[in-house]
Amino acid sequence: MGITKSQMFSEQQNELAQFFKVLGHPARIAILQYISTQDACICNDIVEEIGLAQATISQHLKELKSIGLLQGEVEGKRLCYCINVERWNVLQAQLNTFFNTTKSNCC
Amino acid sequence: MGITKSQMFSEQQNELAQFFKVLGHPARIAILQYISTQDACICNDIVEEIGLAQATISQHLKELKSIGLLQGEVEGKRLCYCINVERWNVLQAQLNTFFNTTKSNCC
DNA sequence: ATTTATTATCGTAATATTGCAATATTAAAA
DNA sequence: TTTTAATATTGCAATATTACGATAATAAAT
Repeated sequence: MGITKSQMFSEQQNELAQFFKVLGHPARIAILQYISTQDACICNDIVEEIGLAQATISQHLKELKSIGLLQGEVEGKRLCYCINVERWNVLQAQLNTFFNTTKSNCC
Repeated sequence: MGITKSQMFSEQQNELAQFFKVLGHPARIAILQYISTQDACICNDIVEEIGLAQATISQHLKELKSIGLLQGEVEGKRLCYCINVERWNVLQAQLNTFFNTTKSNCC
């Protein structure tokens, strides 16, 4: 039915899945990689770099913001989008915890 | 349009995104966590544990298999699904590489 | 050979996601 | 104040995902 039965799972499971899901699109991976190579990170640059429409990029940026990975600072009429390094590290740690506590083999 | 323009992105970006995408569902997180706690990992057990229909679980298992995270061994009329530890470690490493090479702040 | 148990696949309905054009919003510049 | 530039939001079409019932496939047990 396309609807995820999130009430069946723990908050931790839903949160982790949501985080993976946001990273689960090549445009969002590309956006993060591009931002990390730039001194100033402006949406319009990303539009040209990635090759998707401005509205589409704006949507992807919103999703990255929703899990706290990006922070935007107004810079005159422009917006400077940056990676939130603190949040970035927290997510990386969470993810490694998941990987380290789940890999035991049973066969 | 619901179609991802994967030809716009590098193979590495598409692969990484695909991997994140597969982990981006709480049922699949729950399946992996459950399997890792069991000595024998049988699909039917998972159905009862997770609470989704057998067909749905089977579909999720297929997706986890598609990125190599699960391996299934036939055991009589049952199937023993296990985490592929080697693949698990490779993915964890790939993912950490992404995190470590992308987090520079620009603001 | 038939039954039984386990898992996979098919078909389908409901919902979500992706992408874009058009439009709105915001603030600097003229 | 009007124009211009940058970004966000809205509305919509196309496609993908999620979920499940029904059914198929497979192999052990009877």
